[in-house]
Amino acid sequence: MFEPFLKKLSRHGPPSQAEQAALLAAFAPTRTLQAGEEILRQFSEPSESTLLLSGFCGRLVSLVDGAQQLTAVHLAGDFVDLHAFVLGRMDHSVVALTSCQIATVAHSALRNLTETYPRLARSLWFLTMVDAATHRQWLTTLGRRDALQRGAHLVCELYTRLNDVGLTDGQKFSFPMTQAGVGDILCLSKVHVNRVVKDLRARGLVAWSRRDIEILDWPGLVKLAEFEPTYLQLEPVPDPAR
Amino acid sequence: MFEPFLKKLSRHGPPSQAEQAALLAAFAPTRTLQAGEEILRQFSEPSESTLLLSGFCGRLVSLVDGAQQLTAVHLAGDFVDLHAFVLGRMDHSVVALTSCQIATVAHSALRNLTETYPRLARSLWFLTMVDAATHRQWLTTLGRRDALQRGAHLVCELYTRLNDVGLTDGQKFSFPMTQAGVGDILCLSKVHVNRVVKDLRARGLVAWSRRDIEILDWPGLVKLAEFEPTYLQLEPVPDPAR
DNA sequence: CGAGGTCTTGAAGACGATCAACAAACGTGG
DNA sequence: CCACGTTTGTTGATCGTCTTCAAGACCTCG
Repeated sequence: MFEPFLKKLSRHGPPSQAEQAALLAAFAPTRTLQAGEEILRQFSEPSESTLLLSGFCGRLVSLVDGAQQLTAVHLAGDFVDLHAFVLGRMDHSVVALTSCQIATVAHSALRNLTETYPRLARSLWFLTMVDAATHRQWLTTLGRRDALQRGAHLVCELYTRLNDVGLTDGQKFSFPMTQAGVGDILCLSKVHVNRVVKDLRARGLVAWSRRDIEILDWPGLVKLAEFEPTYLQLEPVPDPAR
Repeated sequence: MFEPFLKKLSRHGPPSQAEQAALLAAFAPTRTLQAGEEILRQFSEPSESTLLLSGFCGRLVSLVDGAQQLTAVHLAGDFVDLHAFVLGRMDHSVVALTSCQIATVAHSALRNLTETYPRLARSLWFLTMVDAATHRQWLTTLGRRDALQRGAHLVCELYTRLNDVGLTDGQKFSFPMTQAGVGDILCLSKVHVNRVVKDLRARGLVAWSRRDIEILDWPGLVKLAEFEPTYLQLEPVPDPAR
């Protein structure tokens, strides 16, 4: 259940047995959340952090006038609000985009762990920095890619990240979000998301049904999206086309 | 010279005398850079990190086709590439936007420091998380604000951050960038930047000459930009464990 | 005082939003 | 298993914002 998380954590140098055991022991029993449930509210000051075990959730910044922007999407194995451990007040909310399974750790426990095991602290820091790098990539996506490229980039990123933690099924993966939800991610109207999906299908790049995405032409997608996965800090991902 | 940095660092709980002395001792002598010089190249694997002492620099993500996007602007006291300390390969370049004064620390020294002083590690981690929160704010700005609001938000953010480290002169501050440069930040063409600046002036919100910005109507700017500075984490964070 | 960079303004065009209507899929209860 | 209501997906038409192209004015610094 914690495998995806441990895999990500190991990327920055595998934790020792003691470190791993101490960390896992600190987690509270898992909970299950419905799609749409709020995990953390903007401006709150949480005393625990949340690890996502299954499903998708997102970070939502709300503006004064009620407009909202998703700033990140998280999947199984992601520490959804580790930054809350070092930051004081939350600058955004965290919401479940699909039904989710989560486990939490008290900040007091994290504090003890990180002061006892400096290398563990560094590994956790690393995870938050990958999030930051992903933010930067999204910034360039919003700034420099048109709607079609954004759609292709999302598919590339999701496939790569899911594949990394073993959550793909060949060239397929499950992505149970509505087109309106995708619009929140890509910052497009739901009407335009529909046209983008239609176009990606028409180009023979993906098969994107209600809840599943299948990669049909990985090189084509990568080229269209100008996908360059350095920012994800993964080991080289095997080419799904072979 | 290090005051702005120390002020930011202290926000997460002031470092002890020993911590502060050890940290400052690790910096190499300062260097001066010209506007346009590259501090770090995308995809490199640096062995030191850079602290900005004066001037402005930015983080630049380059796409395969040569398009570029500024993903962050840094000012005096900002640790420009602290994330390179925990991340492997750089996912972006760092360039001087104006002439800059910098100081560097070897990663090996940082590693020793953070393993000796876990609380110092936490303070540095905090700084990188403020950067991440700022990325999120920019994401919502690109996604949900129109050109005029983006301009107003940039002015609000710059004023607030510069004021925090004592680099404002009353309602004025120095911002020696061309309108084309501002366009790179706001993700607007230089033509449209010009129209935004003109509009902000016409509304009596700012006086924005070649190299200086003066705030004329702060409440008006804040309202237009929907500026909500929680993400900058300028309130001191209570640290119960100290 | 000349030259190159920067700022300013106009006009045309592209991209995506919004509005509106309808079709298809889902799920819930009878 | 079907009926019906709700959510989600699909398509067309119009509109607004920002881009691009083009040209001229203004600095600033050699």
